[in-house]
Amino acid sequence: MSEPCTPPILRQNARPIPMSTERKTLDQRAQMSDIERLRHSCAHIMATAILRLWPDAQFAYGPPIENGFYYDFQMQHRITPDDFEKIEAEMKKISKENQKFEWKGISREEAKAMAESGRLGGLSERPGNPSIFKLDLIDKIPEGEQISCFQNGDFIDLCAGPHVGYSGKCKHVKLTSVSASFYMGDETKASLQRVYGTAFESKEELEAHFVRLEEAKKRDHRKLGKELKLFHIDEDVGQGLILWTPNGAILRQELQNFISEELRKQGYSQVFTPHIGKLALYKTSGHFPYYKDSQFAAIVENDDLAKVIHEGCGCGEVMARLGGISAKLRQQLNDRAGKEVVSEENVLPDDQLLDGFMLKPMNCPHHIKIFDSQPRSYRELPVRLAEFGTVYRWEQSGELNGLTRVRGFTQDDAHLFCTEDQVAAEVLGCLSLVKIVLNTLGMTDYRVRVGLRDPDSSKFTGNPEQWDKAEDACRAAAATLGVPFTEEPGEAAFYGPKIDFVIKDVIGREWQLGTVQVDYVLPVRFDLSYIGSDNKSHRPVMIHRAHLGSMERLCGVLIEHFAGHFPTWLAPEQVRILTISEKVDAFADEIFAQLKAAGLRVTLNQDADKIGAKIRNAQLDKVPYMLVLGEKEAAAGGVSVRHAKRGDLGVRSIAEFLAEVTAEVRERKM
RNA sequence: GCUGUUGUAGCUCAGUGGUAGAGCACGUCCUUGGUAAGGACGAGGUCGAGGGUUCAAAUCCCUCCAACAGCUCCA
Repeated sequence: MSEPCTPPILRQNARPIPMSTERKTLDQRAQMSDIERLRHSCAHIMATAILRLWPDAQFAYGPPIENGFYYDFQMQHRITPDDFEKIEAEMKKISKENQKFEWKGISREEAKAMAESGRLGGLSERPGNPSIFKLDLIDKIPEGEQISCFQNGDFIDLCAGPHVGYSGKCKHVKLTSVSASFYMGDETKASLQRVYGTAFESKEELEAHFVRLEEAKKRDHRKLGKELKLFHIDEDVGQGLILWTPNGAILRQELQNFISEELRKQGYSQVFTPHIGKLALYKTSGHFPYYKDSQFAAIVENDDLAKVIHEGCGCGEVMARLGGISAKLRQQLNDRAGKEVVSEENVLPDDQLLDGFMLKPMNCPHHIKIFDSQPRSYRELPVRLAEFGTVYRWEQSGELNGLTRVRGFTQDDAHLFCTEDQVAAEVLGCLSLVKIVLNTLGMTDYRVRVGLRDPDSSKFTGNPEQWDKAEDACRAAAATLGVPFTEEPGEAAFYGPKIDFVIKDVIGREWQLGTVQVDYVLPVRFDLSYIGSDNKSHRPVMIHRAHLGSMERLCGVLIEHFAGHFPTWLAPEQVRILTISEKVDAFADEIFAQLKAAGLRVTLNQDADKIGAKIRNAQLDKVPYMLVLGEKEAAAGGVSVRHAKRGDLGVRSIAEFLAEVTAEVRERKM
């Protein structure tokens, strides 16, 4: 969702390169750290244990990963977590046996023979059960490279290593989960079972790892979202559709106000556009029908629907007629793009085409139409159109996750239309804005990824000079940020280079939030122009940018970042007044009115609970300020201040407290 | 979408074929207190939905829905 609206064409070319081509060299493998070596050996020990229990298992890949290891395999029995205990017990035995890990260099012929007999990746020869994955892996080893295997006990595996010396080292291991995976990560290949485990050098480290996981769970935004009543997802409304409850709405609104203020300072114009648009619009932009699978189904116009029903068309037919485009549009698009971007198969005769509406999957076509709604002069540029624009995308159900991966979300989106000479300055402006926002939110653990084109590839459109200029601009802009950045050739969108902000959250997961993308293609597809100082028509350049991805994802990441303890300016409830007894009710009412008048989000707890219970509840609700009011305070006309994280701050005058807190909110202090 | 796990009160969960449970939250009452839980009583459930097995199903079986973990994906 953080890619605001990369237009389509050539999706197949944009697919990630399959894992298999990123083969590590033997030298690279030898550089494994000690802990990776240990975990790699654990994977072999786990395979050994699984073979002892289920001798038919066929193993594929078993690498160390961050925090642990896994092994992929295929066999009759389906592993469930109930089997872990059994496997772990067997692994413990193998560790006690203190098997030596022995390296053996073998010839290609030997390797193949061992795989054919089922010996490779097995405890013994397994007639009639050749090691199919190992055979495939052997074929993938380049000619001339040393083929090697490792043996521990009876288990011989095709493996470049390295390993620990003896299995006795692998004592502190725990299996963590089981899942399905695909051979070589390829959806079309065999489905395998994958068992994950983790291992450490000492028992203490292993335990600490699980404590860390527990801590992370406590900050999970889905858990906190429920506890603090920030949002709700309802089965009857639909998966991945967020209902913002009052507390969450405050959080979101405060963020939005903050971003709006910054946008105004930077010369953006805010716009509003509807949630749907005609199919024809997305056909021009090229998003439909090429991204049909990740969009909500089109909404057919009533008249058209009546007509096709009259003709007796089935749903499939209706969808096909919606998905087609006219020969004329195809011609136009191909001409504008200067190459074949729309194939003939989607062309239908005009009288068979249906029109309809789409829930917008991105905001750019709408913004483009605003730009194009009047003639533009170079004097107006850059035109910066910003919108908190809600878009809808059909994410696969297994990919949905709380607020961070949803089907309807609001981007802090903007599109800049500028001259080619202005690109560098505008990119820089976008980045500095992101930086201001992230710094204010105290999110400093982030890195920047500059996606450049792969010069050898033909998948990128546009001329090389434009590209060089845009890439230089992006690179230079990233360098001024003072945060680590990487250049990733081949990672550009096909229509222009991009800069992504990747935030690391408390659990160490990385989230792509902001993105800035230079685009030379959509201006062509929509035939945009402006009048230059030479009184001739010129093509503007577009910059797509979303600082924070989406309000949903941002809030999700922020909830975990703050563990629910928001800074006062973001806190749904900023102050809670706690009375000690009914005797001070009138005084409390008065203080409450004063704070409210000052614009603070304040509540009053006059329940019959004891003060200890009231404090406890306020702490659990993570309210930053508690004002304890009793007869002492009423007599002195002051308030006892308690801060959720700093504890009892003593008595102050109401004026003093008000001045402090309102300043804290105004300045958006952390 | 794929594999696995889970679904019982608003929340967290117990309940292995025989009359639906606990704690918290909620309501009423008593208590009027000094920095993380005062007490009593009460209300609250078609056990995710639908089908099946059984004299009998929250419990066993099937299908669907949803959540979670991982995989794949993310314009």
